[in-house]
Amino acid sequence: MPKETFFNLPEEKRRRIVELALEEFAAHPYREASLSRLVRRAGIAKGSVYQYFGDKFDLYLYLVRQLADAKHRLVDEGLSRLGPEAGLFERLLAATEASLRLAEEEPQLYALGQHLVRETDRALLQRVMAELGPQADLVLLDWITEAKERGELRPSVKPEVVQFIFSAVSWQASRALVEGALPPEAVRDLMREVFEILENGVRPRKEGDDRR
Amino acid sequence: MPKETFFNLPEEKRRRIVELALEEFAAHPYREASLSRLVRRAGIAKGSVYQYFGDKFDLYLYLVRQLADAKHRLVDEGLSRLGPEAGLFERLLAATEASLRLAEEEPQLYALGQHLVRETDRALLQRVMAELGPQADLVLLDWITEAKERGELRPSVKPEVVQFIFSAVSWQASRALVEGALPPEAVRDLMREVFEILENGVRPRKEGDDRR
Amino acid sequence: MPKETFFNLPEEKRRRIVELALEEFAAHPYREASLSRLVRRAGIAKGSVYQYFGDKFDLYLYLVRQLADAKHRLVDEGLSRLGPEAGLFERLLAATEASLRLAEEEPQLYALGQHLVRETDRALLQRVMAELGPQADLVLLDWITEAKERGELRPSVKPEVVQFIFSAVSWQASRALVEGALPPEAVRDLMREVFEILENGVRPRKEGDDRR
Amino acid sequence: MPKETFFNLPEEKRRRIVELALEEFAAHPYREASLSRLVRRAGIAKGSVYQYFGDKFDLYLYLVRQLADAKHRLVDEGLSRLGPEAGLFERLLAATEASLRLAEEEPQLYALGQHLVRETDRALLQRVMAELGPQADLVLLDWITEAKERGELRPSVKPEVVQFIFSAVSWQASRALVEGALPPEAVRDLMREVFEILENGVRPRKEGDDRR
DNA sequence: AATGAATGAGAATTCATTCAT
DNA sequence: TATGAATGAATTCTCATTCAT
Repeated sequence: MPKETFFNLPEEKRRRIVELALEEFAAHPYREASLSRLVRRAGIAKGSVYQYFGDKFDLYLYLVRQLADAKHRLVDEGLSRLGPEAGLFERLLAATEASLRLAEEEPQLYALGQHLVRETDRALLQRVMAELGPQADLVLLDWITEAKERGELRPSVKPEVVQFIFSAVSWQASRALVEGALPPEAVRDLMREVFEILENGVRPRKEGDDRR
Repeated sequence: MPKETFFNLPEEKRRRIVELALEEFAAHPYREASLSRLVRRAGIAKGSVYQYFGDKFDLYLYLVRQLADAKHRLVDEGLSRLGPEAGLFERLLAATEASLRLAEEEPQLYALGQHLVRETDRALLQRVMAELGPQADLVLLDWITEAKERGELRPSVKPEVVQFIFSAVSWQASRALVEGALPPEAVRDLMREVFEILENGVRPRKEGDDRR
Repeated sequence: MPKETFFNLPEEKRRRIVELALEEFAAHPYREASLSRLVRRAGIAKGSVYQYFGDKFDLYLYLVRQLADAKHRLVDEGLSRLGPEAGLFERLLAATEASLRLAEEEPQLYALGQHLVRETDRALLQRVMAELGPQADLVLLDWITEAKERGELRPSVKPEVVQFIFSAVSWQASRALVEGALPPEAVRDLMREVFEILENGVRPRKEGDDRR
Repeated sequence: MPKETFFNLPEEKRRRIVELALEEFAAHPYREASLSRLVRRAGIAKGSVYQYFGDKFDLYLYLVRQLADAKHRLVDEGLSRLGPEAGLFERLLAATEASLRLAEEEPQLYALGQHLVRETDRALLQRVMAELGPQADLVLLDWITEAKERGELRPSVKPEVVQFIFSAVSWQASRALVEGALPPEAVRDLMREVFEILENGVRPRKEGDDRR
């Protein structure tokens, strides 16, 4: 958590520091992100970083929190437009849309998230998770379970499997997006087609259910 | 490529070096893998590494090649059991199985692969690709296209979309595997269920095709 | 260019660092000059050098600039004592005198210059030249050409040849000086005699010009 | 001095080693010349160098001796064509010609000589000189003194000064040659013009001698 | 509250030389 | 006599963090 000094900073200065820190952690994975480079570009003293934040990790965590907040806000926004009786795939599309908007509106935060998600330093990840609390994946599982109860899914389909597929394709889509392999519009179309296949794949059969 | 010196090494010693190097690159991404640490653990002189390999990258590449070979071997093995007329999902299952066996049989190589696949250093990736030749993703697309021609897929389903989904779930499965989130057996089951959903999702409809 | 940090250093400390760095680069050619040795002798941390200068070359360049400045200052001083109508050899003597005074007043800088002038690393030389701007050799050629136009030289004497001789003897004199083969006073006398021979050698003949 | 083993080597192999060693020391100053690189290119074992020569310096010295021999041979050849009554500048031209031929016929040896002459490592130079015996500069001084006695030079001209000028221009010419700044033919022409100026500069005056 | 100089461990890499086989 | 693996000190450079001012 940032120290008090950080919040006492003039708005302007604080914003510039956050912005440049974000650039740094968006451009490099944690280990390679360099505070030296950051302070050089920000034109602030080395020591100042330690006046504002406990250490490198503390600063990083602050940015990760910004990401979590932004994501949360966009998802909430997207879902609030849906009625409470919206179908599962409507919801998934809305969630996907929220991600895409995050990528478009906050590309730096989004890029930081991509690095985080690729992070291999177990200790680091644990520390991040410990601070960030449980992820919102449970919501997703709830949706699926409810959809199954409403009869949108075949009885034989396990919610965890659907969740797994959704996570996987979302992840991969994010990746394509942040690497510039696909523009947002193409990702939108792609995901629509993916969901159509999934929808077909999980929908109850006409007569009876599964054979196997 | 390793230098001759390396291959002239006593079997025993060579194996230990490879093993420890593998541990190093399995435990850390390229940038963070440390030759200093490696030699310390291996109890050899700093200079020796450079007797065996041109540089850090050369050593890395050697290990990546081992990975590529192992993977190739397992995939071939798996596919050779299938008749040439095997269906798409039989093939995908076989490919998945090959990955799982790799993870089981060569966990270190597998972990190294996970780091490679998460690598963000473009220059490094390019150098690896330049040395390794084209990846086998095209085969996958061929399988799907042929399956479509054989009528296993609805006409409205785009092969690229199917490939995207398959890649995504494979990737995610690998990840779960290497992070120890799921044991191989669980991944096997999971993927089987995933494929069942997908198969259902892409299979031609009874009467006519899509509504939309 | 040195970093700000360097100029913020206490005068005393800065002077000691420059002095020791100069000793290092005066005693060894660029490649063999060792920052490690420097910091050891200066009793400062390895990292400090990089707080002050961008890298080894940056430090080197700083010293080379000192040399260029000192030389420039002495040459200007020497020439300013001459009237604008001074003869060629008066000018050459003044330039020589400037070099001698440099060697006497700043022997370390002078020695560094000797290393620079012996440098065989083309890339290094190019970088130095790129940073230092064009050398003043052209001035010399101008002097000679003008002297020829004023009739101080025979028409058949090519300015480039005179320049060549002057450069050669200057170079050799520098060398003798820095190697301690001759004391400055002996070099002064030597050059005076050299110039007398040259003056005789290029002066117009009484009747007509050359025989050949 | 090379060890016996070296001379026991098959002619062919010995020649290749010398050739490649020469390339190495012609391309780099002593410190930067690398035995590692040499043996790599020569395809011989690291240890072999130490079977043939005491150490790096011993090998170097062997090559320097080759240079001294070649030079000596060419100078002798050139001078033997001159009658014993040849004038000073005929002799100097012949000596120059010998250098030029060395540069043309043994460019590698010549390049090695250029590095030697630029060498700044005092200890190294001393060791070389200690092994090589006194240089042949004395001969040059003898020529000049004799020429003066024959009346080719003004009484007021000191032989050492003439020697100094000759050494200087020769040195500079060598440099231009080895750096490729001038082709041999241009150097030949240049030196001829230089000598004409010098000859004029030292020749006795018509009436009496010097004024000053 | 801000500064920025100091630190020293750590990184990759090269090298001449030794010595057991 | 030849080999070539082993050595370890040396090199330049980067980094997060500390602390006196």
